[in-house]
Amino acid sequence: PGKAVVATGDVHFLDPHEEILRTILKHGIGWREAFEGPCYFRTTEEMLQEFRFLPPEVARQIVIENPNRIAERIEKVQPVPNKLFAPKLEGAEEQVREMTWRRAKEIYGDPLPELVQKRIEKELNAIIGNGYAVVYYISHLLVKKSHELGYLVGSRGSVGSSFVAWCMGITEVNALPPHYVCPDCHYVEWFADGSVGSGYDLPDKPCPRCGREQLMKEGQDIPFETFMGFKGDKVPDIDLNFSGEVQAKVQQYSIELLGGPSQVFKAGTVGTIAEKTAYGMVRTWAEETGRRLREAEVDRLARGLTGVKRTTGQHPGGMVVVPVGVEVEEVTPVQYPADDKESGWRTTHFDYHSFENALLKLDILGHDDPTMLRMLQDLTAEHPVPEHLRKGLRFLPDGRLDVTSIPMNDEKVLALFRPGEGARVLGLKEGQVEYDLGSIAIPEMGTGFVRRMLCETMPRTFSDLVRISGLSHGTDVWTNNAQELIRKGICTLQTVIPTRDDIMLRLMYWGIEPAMAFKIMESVRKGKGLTPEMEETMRAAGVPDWYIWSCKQIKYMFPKAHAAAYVLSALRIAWFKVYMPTLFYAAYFTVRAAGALDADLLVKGEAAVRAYMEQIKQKGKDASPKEKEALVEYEVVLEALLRGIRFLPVDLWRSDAVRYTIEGEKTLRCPFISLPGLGEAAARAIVQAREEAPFQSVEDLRNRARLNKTVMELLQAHGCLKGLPEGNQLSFAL
DNA sequence: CAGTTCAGCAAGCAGTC
DNA sequence: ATGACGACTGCTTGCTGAACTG
Ligand SMILES: Nc1nc2c(ncn2[C@H]2C[C@H](O)[C@@H](COP(=O)(O)OP(=O)(O)OP(=O)(O)O)O2)c(=O)[nH]1
Ligand SMILES: [Mg+2]
Ligand SMILES: [Zn+2]
Repeated sequence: PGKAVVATGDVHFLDPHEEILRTILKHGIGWREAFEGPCYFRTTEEMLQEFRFLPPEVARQIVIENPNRIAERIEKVQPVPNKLFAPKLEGAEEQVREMTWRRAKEIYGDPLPELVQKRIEKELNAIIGNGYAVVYYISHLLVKKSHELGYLVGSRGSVGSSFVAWCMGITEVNALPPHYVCPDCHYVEWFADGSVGSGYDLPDKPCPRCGREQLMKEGQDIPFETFMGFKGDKVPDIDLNFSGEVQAKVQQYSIELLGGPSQVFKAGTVGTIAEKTAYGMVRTWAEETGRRLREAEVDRLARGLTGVKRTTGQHPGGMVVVPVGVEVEEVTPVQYPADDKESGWRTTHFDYHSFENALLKLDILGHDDPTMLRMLQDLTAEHPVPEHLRKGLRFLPDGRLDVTSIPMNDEKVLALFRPGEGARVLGLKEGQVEYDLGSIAIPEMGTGFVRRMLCETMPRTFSDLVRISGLSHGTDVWTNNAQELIRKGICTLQTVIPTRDDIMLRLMYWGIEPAMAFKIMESVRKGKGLTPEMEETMRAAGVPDWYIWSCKQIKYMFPKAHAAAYVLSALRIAWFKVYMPTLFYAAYFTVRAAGALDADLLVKGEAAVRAYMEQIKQKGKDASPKEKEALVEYEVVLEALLRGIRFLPVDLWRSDAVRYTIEGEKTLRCPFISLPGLGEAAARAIVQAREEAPFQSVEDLRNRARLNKTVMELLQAHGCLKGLPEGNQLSFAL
């Protein structure tokens, strides 16, 4: 028998009145003249009407009967299964157990203190029982890989709540209660009564048992359940921060380790028309078709366009693992990002959150801190840490500072985050920098918002900074929430909700069932507020009104592990800002400020920089995003200048392609890339050509580095070509 | 030699942690 | 100055100048 004919409506929108949206869309992507019938979703009656030129029984057949026959033959399908496909790898469970117990005993002794023993047992049960052994083990290998490449890995995310993760080197955050521990004789001293917020805040002291000069201090006091819940009712990922210089390599390595390109994929993303594009499209359409629309009509049409799929892309770091023996298509189709076969990556067709309960993800993210710390560490080879600062620090065999030995309780470093003292620590006079604070250019601590918070809260310790880190991230965590509670005298910095763990723990303390406390924490941290049942439970338990209100305000909230990890990394960087400023600014301008600076302005010095900043400030909110970014970076430049740092112009013979290099005391040489318009490719080409042979002439430079007219003019204007003959004398000789 | 394609650069935007 | 979550990756677009093509 022949194939069934089925009538379809070529549906692109639901109702006829939405046709205008499709018209605007087609206009927006330049699909101007193509003819289309009105493609709304027709009712059965309308479909029959469309086919009235056929005999009625034929029309009924193709509109009603055939479609139903096909539909009946399709069994019930669930596109994405809701069971977890946990990855498998021979020996992974044993590796996790072995590495954890070995490392724990190495530090805490054998037999282990009961607290440690119990914690590991609980965690291993959950980790292995829920199928996480493989991703723990692989994460360990990824960290190892990065270390081999010479880059530290930044800790990130909720996995820092896992002490097993600490034992395996997946996180530097130690989730145990604050404690001293002697790695030599295994003396341990716990502070489990809440008297100390963080092990890093304990005063330094020698081992009372064996006399070791300095005890280890650890413990951020974090419950494991923030990571995995109580009954495996949460499928978390493992997050790691890698330097951008190795991120792609590590992602590739994860594919290799977990079964190859048939089992590991980058998570895909779906790019849609969002607000700005929608408004742009509506306005352009109105303009080009000579319509004048009321604002309300523009709003209405723009809202109608948002959410329409435009392209596909790559997740910033998520590598999704399909167990060997399972086909990825059981969970999601696979594709290329933006359908680009040359991309080098294959991505999941569905986005991560649509299958997060089915497949595990390793989030191999990029972060500037590891890049900064690598550069700073490297710079200590040529610019060694001065003698008077070396006490308590460790050094690598080649003499570079081991940045992981930087202390977390250095008074001067902590003073950066308090107004007045911050500026003094930097050697600045009162009023020279805003709020007399030292936190600009310290990651996540230097924005205007955080600086004002610092002024109000005056942190003294690592644990204060962890609270501030939590409070300064997420909408309505500080403003319209904790800040008000503190101002009204209802709370202090020590009693507001700083991180999501605090919610679960305090609700349990108030007598709420762990499972419910966990559910409330998850709901609140995702900005979903409280269901009536949750609120009811809280009131019944006697949770104060302000606490319930505070929970409802929160739109997003860090886990404590993440806050601790970020403060740890920030303080390492801050140590350089205090003690080795030239190195610090060299690394900062290289890594963080790359695109925003202009060597022409840098070399002109303070007055010119101030004038430029003033110019941008005048523009207020009319300043472009680029200018706003520049304002941020030039504030750091200004601080550097005030601390006596000088900038030397780009020099054809001395400049690096992309790095600010140190040329003598407090002096930075601008890199080629600091000339706007001269990009990374050109910068690297110049340096490569220079290394092959000295430039004979302007022409020689242009030919060998394959520079275009624009770049040559830039170099000329900046004075880089001074003293270089125009033509190539050798070529004249020929 | 005009027209087309391509690489490099920057900006705008979106998505995600 | 306001009020403010911060920081990251990647896709598209527009522009420029140079290389390629017929
Ligand atoms: N500032 C800021 N940081 C975020 C945001 N979303 C995520 N992060 C940071 C903090 C998170 O702990 C970290 C990892 O993100 P994840 O999506 O993996 O969440 P997290 O690990 O906290 O919980 P999980 O157990 O994986 O569900 O990235 C955000 O909206 N703002
Ligand atoms: Mg996570
Ligand atoms: Zn000891």
